[in-house]
Amino acid sequence: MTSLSSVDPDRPQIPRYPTMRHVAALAGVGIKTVSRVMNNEPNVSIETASRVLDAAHRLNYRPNLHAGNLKRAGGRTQTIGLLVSSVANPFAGALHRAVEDAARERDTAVFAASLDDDPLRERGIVEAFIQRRVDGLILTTATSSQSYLIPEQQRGTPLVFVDRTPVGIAADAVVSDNANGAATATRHLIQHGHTRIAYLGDRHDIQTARERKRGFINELVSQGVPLASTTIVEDLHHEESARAAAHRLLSLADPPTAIFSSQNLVTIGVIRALQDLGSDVTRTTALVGFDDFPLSDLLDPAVTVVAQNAQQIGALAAERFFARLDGDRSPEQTTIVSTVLIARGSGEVRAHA
Amino acid sequence: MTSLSSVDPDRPQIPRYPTMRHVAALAGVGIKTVSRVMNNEPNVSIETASRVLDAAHRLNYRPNLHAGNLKRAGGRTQTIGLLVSSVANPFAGALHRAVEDAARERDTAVFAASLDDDPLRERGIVEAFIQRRVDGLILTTATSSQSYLIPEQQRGTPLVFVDRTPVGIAADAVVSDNANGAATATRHLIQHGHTRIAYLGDRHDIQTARERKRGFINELVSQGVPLASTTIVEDLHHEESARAAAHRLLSLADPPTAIFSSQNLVTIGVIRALQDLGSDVTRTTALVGFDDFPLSDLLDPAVTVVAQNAQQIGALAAERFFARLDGDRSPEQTTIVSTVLIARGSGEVRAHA
DNA sequence: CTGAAAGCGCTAACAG
DNA sequence: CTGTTAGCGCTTTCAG
Repeated sequence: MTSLSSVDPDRPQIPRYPTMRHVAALAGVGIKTVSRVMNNEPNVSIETASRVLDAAHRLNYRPNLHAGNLKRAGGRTQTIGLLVSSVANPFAGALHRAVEDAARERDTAVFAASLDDDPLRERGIVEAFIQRRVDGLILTTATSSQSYLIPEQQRGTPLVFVDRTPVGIAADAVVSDNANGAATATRHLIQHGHTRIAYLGDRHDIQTARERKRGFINELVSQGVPLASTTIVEDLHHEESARAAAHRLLSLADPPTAIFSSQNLVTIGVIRALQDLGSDVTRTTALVGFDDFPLSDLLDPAVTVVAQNAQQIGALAAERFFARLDGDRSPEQTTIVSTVLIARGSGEVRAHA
Repeated sequence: MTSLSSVDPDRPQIPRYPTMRHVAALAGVGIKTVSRVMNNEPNVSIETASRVLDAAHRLNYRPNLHAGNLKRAGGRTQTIGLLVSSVANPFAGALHRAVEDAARERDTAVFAASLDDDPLRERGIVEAFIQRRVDGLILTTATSSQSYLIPEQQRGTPLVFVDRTPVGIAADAVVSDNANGAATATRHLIQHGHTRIAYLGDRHDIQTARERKRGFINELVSQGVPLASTTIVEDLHHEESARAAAHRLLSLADPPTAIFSSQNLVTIGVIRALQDLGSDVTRTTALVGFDDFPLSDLLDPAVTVVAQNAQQIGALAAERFFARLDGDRSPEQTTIVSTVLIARGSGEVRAHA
């Protein structure tokens, strides 16, 4: 019947996990021998090894990585911290996946966390990761300066910035070719006869948004399009605000004939506004968005975009990361991943009279 | 005998991070006092505390959470392991985000990893997480039985299954109402006059796919629709295979008038096939998909779906998880999150003669 | 209020 | 081939 467990379940006298000591006792060997077996070190007889393995299996022993790393020379936790805008957004998902795949080859686990463009949150997450002694960080940022990471960098912690280049610290970065991509989109619209082009952009305090706006304006200037004929709307951080802004623009007496939207959600907001206004407007207003999104090719018209390669950004960041971890001491480098314009229809609408 | 002197530049003799010992020395106090200050324990004079804080700051001291947990009674790593199909997929992203938000309130970091429906990968990830002594696991599965987790569960490790219910182990689970959702979708099509309905489903070894198929068939039977008039295609795991299957189906002499697609990618594959075939077919073939996806409302026709609530699944799973961690010993429970049919157009196409 | 000693689970450096 | 002794960075226990 009962009899067995008179132990108070609330206060486990026995530790949650067996230790090497337990395995050693059961196998009738010393603890160091167990250690050798668990780490596939040489100098253990095949027979002893099997006794140890057997004992470990019977106890369901699980080595404690943290304990081992405490003493292990230059011990790595085999853990990396990843900070992205939000793990729920597709760009971050693709990037995360690429990082994970590279990490897996090195038996490295990845902590992922969302910034929500909140500087305080960034600091908190970084702190939490450091206290867990991650081997390094791959990060998007929300702070205006990342100089607070300098001490960490000096300790030899690899730091690779993604999506946005770092400010106040020299470190590796992998980013999209934002200004050029925006310029390409703008040129594309100009080539299709547009001069009254509107720019709808994200929050001005976001580096990539600034870069894209810069690319847009520069291209206008270098193509000789008068800036007076363009409208610039910024600080559109959500679908709804973008939609409203597009509505406003397109209801003007002399509306723009083309729109360049500098971000995913903004593009979608614009598409909604266009659909709201009906095919008259949709078919006469050109649209090129920055950043591709799922199903952009299935819409009507299909959406022309300047696509970023999140997967590649993640893969290159991971590559840089592990190179640093392996001792690469070369100067910090910024890797620029080029964007590519994908013409699908919405961007090829010609300017009307 | 070891001691200092011979400094090898490549191999840092000095440790990467300062320890409490260093802080204690600089502040001129004992190590335990530093410990007290860092953990906000009482019985430290305000003055001593500030000396310690100052020293810690000057050394840029970062407590080592792992070292602390080693001895701390019932030490938590404040880390949770999350296993999803792929961190790149939107369903997983939303779920992940909900888990992260709940975890953040408990100062808990989350490891995320992708299964790719690979049982071996699942085992490997679980092993890696356990060796890092996560406080528990929130997981989707790829294995046919999760009985291998029983020892872990007996140790008191919280286990919460999401998306799929566990097999071979009794544990908490939070899942969508798959069979019911599928039945709802099916009924919706029948109510719009369809009897020749095709089911396009995911791999048969995936539990949720089986459930959805079951719901589909049961509803057909209970509505008195002859099964002979339906077609069932399974093992469609990718967009392309779904598209091809839909092409095949719709080219039959007597094609189905409605399609129920049991998964995201399958739905999209079907939409592509429909678009390939032109508006004649698109406007006469009804489609209801299981699982919502971004922009489903912007397509033409907008796609009617049975939507899952990934955010809620994640939130409830996290709630269950932390309840267990806090000592909840109530019987394992399976929480069923209901799906909701969102009629947008594609599912309301009436059956033609 | 403060600190010395012991030890968490493991690996490093040496013995045997 | 195997085991012993330290001690990683911290918390616990217990003595001042």
